Amino acid sequence: MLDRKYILANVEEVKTNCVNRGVQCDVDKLVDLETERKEKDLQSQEFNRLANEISKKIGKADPSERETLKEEARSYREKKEAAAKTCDELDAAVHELQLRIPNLSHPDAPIGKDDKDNLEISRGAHLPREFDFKVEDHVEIGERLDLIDFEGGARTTGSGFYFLKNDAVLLDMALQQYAVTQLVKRGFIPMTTPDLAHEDILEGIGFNPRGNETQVYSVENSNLCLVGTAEITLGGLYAKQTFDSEELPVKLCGVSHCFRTEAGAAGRASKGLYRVHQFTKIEMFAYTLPDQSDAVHEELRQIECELFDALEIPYRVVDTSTGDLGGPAFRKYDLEAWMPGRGDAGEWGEVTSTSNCTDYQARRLESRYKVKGEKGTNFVHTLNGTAIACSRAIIAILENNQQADGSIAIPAALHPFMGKDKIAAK
RNA sequence: GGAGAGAUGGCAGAGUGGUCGAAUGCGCCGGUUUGCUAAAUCGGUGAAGGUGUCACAACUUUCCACGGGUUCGAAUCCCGUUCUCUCCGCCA
Repeated sequence: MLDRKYILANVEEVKTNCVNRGVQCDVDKLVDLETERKEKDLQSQEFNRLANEISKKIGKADPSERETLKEEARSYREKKEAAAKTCDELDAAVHELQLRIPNLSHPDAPIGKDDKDNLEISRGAHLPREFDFKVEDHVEIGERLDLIDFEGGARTTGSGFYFLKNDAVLLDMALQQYAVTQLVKRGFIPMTTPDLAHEDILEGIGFNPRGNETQVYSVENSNLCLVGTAEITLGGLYAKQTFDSEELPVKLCGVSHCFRTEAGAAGRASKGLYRVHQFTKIEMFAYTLPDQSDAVHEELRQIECELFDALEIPYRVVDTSTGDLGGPAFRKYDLEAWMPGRGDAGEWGEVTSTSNCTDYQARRLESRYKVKGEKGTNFVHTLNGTAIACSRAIIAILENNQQADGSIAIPAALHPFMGKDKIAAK
């Protein structure tokens, strides 16, 4: 959410940004309604002040005058109520419009319509392999080596769910251990997090928990939703809290399950583990001062690169175009891993994503910081980044590391956690 | 799940329906004093919004868990919710 004052003071910039983001917002209407709201707010305050003034007199007043004064105060209160009611209605309307306005965009973010306009900025340390045998995709590998049971998932829970089996379980857990270990080394506080969260937290982070297009599962007869990422809970953790500026940046590493309905995704490339309704993810999250967020964003990107380099997975990094940023991100980098089994001859597939959301989420969630000795508080900046999304990392490892003999080589970084250096052929 | 107690400023802890944004203590910031430190002493010290100012200042509204209600007026009275603590039960 953008600051209303900022919107009013920078109407043209905000409008242009909406166009670049490909989002339809009625900025003019917001400006009109907000202007009107401020007037009503002023009126309401003035009536309230007058009423308070009289009320204060009543206690000391001569009993004979009390009834008159009471009547006077009552009439002011009524006027105040009327103005306040209008003000509240306008406020709700403004808020609705305000929520739809996306964050501003980093000046260096490529301007474009969708993911085709994303700008490749670098490649990982490892190049895609040349295979001298026929490559299998991860679904075929998973079946041949008895690693993944999609049919069982569909039977018990539905299409898009799966059981991991045998060495895939060890691999899944090794990836988690590896990621957490690496992040702890880099000063992140490890946390396991709730897999459900209140709707208002989802909204604060920028998810829409309701509606046909929602990506979110919600629990009946409650205001709880299954989280789509630990970003939600880690971001909600400090809602309505105030940091001391000295303790920032705070860097957290969250382990959670992620649940996504993938509504509207039917028909998109979604074979096997690529687009599933549940997976496990190690997420990085940071709260920073405004002037730290750019640097921390680069740091998160760097960590993602290091993790995937250590996993020996070929990838490229893209700077996400304005049209593909989503609402809360000011700038976003994606790592796309090479997946030899995708498409006809392999394709890049998104495995991580890191966003600098500046104060967009913090404003909704009311996460602030205070500088010692300075008056008042400001909103923090929030950033998030995927360390490892297990399902997609597993795809990349199975497909890139398949061997001519049918086995799967396990990257050296995972040996200590996996307890073996390969998944043997059957 | 049952019974009871509670929720007040950074913390601890008062609070009679009007003089309470809230005593007092601690902490914190600044001054004085003092070889240094400590102690003593004086002053200041919450947040969000609005009007206003070049910027201050000044003024003002709201906030004593949250949401309602009573009242001219609520931290204080009434109702609901949430959370915390203690005891009992159950349980991984």
